[in-house]
Amino acid sequence: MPPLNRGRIVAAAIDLIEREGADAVSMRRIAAELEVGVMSLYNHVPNKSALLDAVSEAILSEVEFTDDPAAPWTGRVRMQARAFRQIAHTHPRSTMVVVSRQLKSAAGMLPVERALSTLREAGFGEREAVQIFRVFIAYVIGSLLREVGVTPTFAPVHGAIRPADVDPELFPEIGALAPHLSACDHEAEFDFGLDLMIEAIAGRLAQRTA
Amino acid sequence: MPPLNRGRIVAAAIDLIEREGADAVSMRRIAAELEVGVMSLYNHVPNKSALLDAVSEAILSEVEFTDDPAAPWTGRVRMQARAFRQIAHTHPRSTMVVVSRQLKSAAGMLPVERALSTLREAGFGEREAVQIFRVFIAYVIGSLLREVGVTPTFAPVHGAIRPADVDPELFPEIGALAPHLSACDHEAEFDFGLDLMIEAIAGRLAQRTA
DNA sequence: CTGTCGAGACGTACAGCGTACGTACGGGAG
DNA sequence: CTCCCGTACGTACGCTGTACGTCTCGACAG
Repeated sequence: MPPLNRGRIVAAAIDLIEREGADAVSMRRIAAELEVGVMSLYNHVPNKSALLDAVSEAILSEVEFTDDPAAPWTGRVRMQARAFRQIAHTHPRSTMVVVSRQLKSAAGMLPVERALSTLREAGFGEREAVQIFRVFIAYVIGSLLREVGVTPTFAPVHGAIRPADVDPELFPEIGALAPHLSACDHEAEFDFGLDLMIEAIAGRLAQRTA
Repeated sequence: MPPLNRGRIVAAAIDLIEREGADAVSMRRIAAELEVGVMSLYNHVPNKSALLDAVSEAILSEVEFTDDPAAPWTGRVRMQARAFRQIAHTHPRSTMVVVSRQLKSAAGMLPVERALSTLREAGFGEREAVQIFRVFIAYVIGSLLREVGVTPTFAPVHGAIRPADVDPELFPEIGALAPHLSACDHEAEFDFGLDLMIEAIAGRLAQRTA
C-alpha cells in the first residue's frame, strides 16, 4: 500500500461519489475506503470543502478540450459545449459537485478563457462576447443538471411521469405528451438546443455585418 | 402563540433559509425558531425531505403565472420565463431548494402544463414542443443558478474576479474582459438570452411554415 | 363527575457528521 | 546518539436527523 497522499484521497472521493452518490461522501467514509484513520486525511487536505474543490478540479482537468483555431467559430463553440457535457458521461454523479464549486484555479478558468477567445475571434464585441458566453453557460449547465437528475421537477426524465400521477383534466398537455416527456435522448436534446442557440447567434452576427 | 401546524413550520423554514441560507436549516434550528421542541415538528411533517418539498411547493405556488392566451406565443413564452425568474428575486436563497426537488404535485406541474400548451398552440409538433420546452427549462434554470450564485466557477459574478487572480499571460481574454465579467445585470442578461432563444425558435417556425 | 382515549408536545437516545487537539512513531539532519 | 518534524492516529466536542417512549390536555361516554 503506497503512502497516503492527496491524489489517492481525491481518487477515492471520486470513486465513492460515482459508486454511492455525493451524499455518501464523508471524511470517515473516505478514510475507511483507504483503510486509514480519519484524521490522517487532514495531513493532505485542509478540510472537506477543499477536498471537494480538488475533486472538481481533477474532473475538470480530464475534460478533453480539443480546439481547432482554424475551424469556423460555430464548430468550435459546438465542440467546447460538447466537451463540457462529457462530464455528465464520465462522472455523472460528480457533475453537481463540479458545477457548484467556485474554482479560481487554472482548471476552472481555462474553459472560460477558450470560450471567450473563440467568441472574440468570431467578431463579437467585448460586452457581447460575455453576454453570449453567459447564455451558453446557462444552457449547458441547465442541460447537465437535467441529465444527471438534479432538476427533476421541471425536466421530467425517464419513468418520472406515471400516467396515474397526472389528471388529464387538469394537465391535458402533460398527459398527451407523456411519451415524449418520459423518453429523453440526452445527447440529441443537448445538440438540438445547442444548434438552436448557435443558429440564433450566427443570425445576429450576420445581421450586424450586413 | 397559535398552535403548531404545517403552515407555520414551512413559513419558518423559508424565513430561516432566506435569512441564513439553506445550510442553516436543521430541524432543531426551525424548532428553536418556533420556540418548540424538535420532535413536535414531526407531528406535522414526516421528515426533513418532505419539509423541503413543502417549502419548494409553497414558493412555487407564489409565482404569478399570468398568461394571456390571446397574446402571441413569443410574448407568452417570455412572460412565463420571466415569471419563473421571479423566484430568484423573491426567494433568492431558496431557489436551489426549489429547482432541485422533484414535485409531483399540481404546483410543480402547472408551469409545465402551461408552457407545453403555449408551444402546442404556437404550432409546434408534439416532439418539437417537448424539445423546445426542455431547451427553455435548461436555460432558465442555468440562469437562475448563476443569479443566486450556485455555479460561480463558470459564471463569475460581481467581485469574483480579482485582477490578482488572473495571469494575463495565461488568460488574456479573461483579463481583458474582467470589467464585463465582474458586472452582471441579471435581468438584462436573462432577457438577452431569452430573446435570443425565442428569436431562434420563431425562425424555425417561420422557416417551416414557409 | 369520572373514566377513557387520542392527539400533540416533548425528552432522551443513537448513529453519524466535520474537525480541533494531543499523542505516538519513524526517518533524516546535526 | 540526539533532535526534530512530518505523518498517522485516537479521542472528544458539538452538531445532525429521527426512532421511541412518555406526558399532558381536551373531548366525549357513562
